[in-house]
Amino acid sequence: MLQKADLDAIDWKILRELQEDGRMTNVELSRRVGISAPPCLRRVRRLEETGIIRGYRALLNAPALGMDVVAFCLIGLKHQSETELKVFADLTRGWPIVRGAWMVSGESDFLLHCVASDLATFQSFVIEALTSTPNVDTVRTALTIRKVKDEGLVEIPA
Amino acid sequence: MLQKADLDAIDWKILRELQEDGRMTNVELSRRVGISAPPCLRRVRRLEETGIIRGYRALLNAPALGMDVVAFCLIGLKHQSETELKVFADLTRGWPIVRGAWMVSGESDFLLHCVASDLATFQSFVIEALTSTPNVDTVRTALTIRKVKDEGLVEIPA
DNA sequence: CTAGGGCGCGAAAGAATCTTGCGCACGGAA
DNA sequence: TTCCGTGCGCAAGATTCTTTCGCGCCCTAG
Repeated sequence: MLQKADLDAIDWKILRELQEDGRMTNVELSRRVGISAPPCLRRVRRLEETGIIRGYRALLNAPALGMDVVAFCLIGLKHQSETELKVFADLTRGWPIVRGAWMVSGESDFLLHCVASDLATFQSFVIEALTSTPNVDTVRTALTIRKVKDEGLVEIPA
Repeated sequence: MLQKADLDAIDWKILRELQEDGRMTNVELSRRVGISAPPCLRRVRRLEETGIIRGYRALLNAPALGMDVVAFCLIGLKHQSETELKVFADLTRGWPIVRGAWMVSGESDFLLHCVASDLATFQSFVIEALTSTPNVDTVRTALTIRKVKDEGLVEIPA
């Protein structure tokens, strides 16, 4: 697998540009990173094939689409055996309100990033889905008031 | 501003496809949503101009880029005046380790999504940046063990 | 009922981009 | 020095993008 060490300065520039604007044309990208289009496209393909670029996504405006509630849920389970963890992980994948989920260490076992159209829908989810799951012990929710920062996952050194 | 109600079934299909693959060519997109390319491109442009599509982003593989630590921090402040909240929000924007940040209600005031190259770097950040900030009262961290689910922000009805 | 306007689609053509093949330069190893 | 691998840039054909234009549909006012 391609590793960090195999990337040169141009690769990092490519990653930075595509993380900021994933739809940039290859011509524009090549101009910005200082090489011609063909080798630039070859580098992008290599980054995609080796999995360093996992994919591309349009970022949607949740409120404009009628999704007024964004919240995080911290879930504590009663039993944390590998089997039980996997069961809950699979459950999260089946809940459309859950847009992102991580297994975490600390006071909780899972952290869920949730989006819902309104508070009633979110509360129903918490009560009917989360709380009702047998192995769920604690549910702490944090409703987001405003998004403060939202950048790509990886900091690209200048 | 364009609202949810102004979107028809084809617009929703476009949003779903671009949320899954933001680099899809317009020809392929138009084929998938069942219209020809020109009106499809007009719809995409309209969704971009009205802010329903906020942008596009390449999704990077953090571990492959040497970012082995992904964590969330729940921050409680001593004082929550609008001024103090804004001060802390601005601070988060200046910390490269913080990739996403939300102001939240509940037991904490902010939730930070952090990515660092190693545990030592992350711990230094917590101690030297977070804990050292005068108005910071409590810092609870949750190190992620594995990512369970990572989809687009908005569920697109089928 | 009918005429007119607005809206969105599809076809076509020119412009831009993508993609491939090829030759060349540079750098390390025998 | 010579050979070889790597990566660049150039150029050409294929694909895609983008604009323009005309058509049909629906809604509404007369």
